[in-house]
Amino acid sequence: MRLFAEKGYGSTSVADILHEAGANSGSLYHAFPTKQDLLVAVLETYRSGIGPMLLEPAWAGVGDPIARIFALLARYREALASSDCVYGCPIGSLALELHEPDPPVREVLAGSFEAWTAGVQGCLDAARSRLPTGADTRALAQFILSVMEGGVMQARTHRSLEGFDAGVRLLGDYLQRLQAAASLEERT
Amino acid sequence: MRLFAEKGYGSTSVADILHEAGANSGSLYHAFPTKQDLLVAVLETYRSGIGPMLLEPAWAGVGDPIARIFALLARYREALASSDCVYGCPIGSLALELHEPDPPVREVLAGSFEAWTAGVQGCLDAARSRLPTGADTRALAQFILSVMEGGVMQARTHRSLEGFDAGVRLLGDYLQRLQAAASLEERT
DNA sequence: TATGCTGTTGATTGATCGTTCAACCATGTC
DNA sequence: GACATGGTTGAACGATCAATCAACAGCATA
Repeated sequence: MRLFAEKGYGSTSVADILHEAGANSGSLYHAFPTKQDLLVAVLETYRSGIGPMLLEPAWAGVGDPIARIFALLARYREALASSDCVYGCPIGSLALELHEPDPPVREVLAGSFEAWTAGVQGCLDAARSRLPTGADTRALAQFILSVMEGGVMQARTHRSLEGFDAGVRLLGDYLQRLQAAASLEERT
Repeated sequence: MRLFAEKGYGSTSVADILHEAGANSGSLYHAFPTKQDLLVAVLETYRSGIGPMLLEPAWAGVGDPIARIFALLARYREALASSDCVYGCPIGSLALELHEPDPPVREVLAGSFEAWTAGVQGCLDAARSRLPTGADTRALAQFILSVMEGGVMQARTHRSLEGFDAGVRLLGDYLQRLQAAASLEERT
């Protein structure tokens, strides 16, 4: 997982993995018939960990559903900041690296995004009363994922948090305006 | 350029390039001492083409500066739609594929993003009177880049335009609300 | 002690990778 | 015709790649 996240799939050789794991090639190929099978296993671990390993820790002690969204984004910022803007979202990196991924690979990547947006949509649904009527929380969650992934991409490319922070700030402004519009609605 | 955009840098072999170009290795290496030098040349072509090859064609016949932003986004949608959600933004793909890019590579990538956001910021500055006072047009342009790149990433992964369209739609809603707030301001 | 089963070892394989280079060709100059 | 120059040819190279496999080890059950 670490090597794929740090160097990407194509640039990580099986020899790298063996060395890092202190294993022999036979052992690896006993468990994973193919390098790609290992990738799928890694991606499945990400997918099934999005709830318990990412969202829940980020939301510990944060009750407000909209604050939870920004607590999650703060996690990504922390990952970027503590790695000189190199380590962002491994799923996004792999999603763009694999151009013609075999169906199983693409499906797990899509499932990871699905789990992420579902979690964020859960927050938005919990705050539905504070949003304008008819607000599309699914679309909003996808929007937030875009802002995060795009921000990570810019941060990594510029080696600077400016673009990431700008995205989070304007997203905050947008959600604020949505909530203001909703409270105006309520008054009528 | 086409091969790097379609298959990525790492997955494009020099043999692929030679075959596609109908050239011999010696000729290629006469012009480009290294595969990476070829990548840099490709990226420089992208960077210097962002104005004349991307923005200006997208903006032909579109006068309104904010309409220009959505005309640009519509270009990316068209690229996705006409390629089954495979071909999106080659610069973004390469930016995330290259994890530890040599300085020259990263600089050209960063320069491309810079040129893109500068163009979009130009639109926003042209529409500054319709935006709230103190609106950070640079941050807004970076925000729009994030929405585009994140939307492309989701579209490619899900093989569906849903996430991309959601991003553009909500971005439109946000800009609308900013303009509404600005026109309220003006009245005071 | 013998027999199977699960997993390990690590040298080895053939393919493919980016890159090289001596020979060669086309063209212009004197 | 001699020579220099800029560019091309394509077989070959060493490195590295993912993957293989016959031999072996640990450990349960018979």
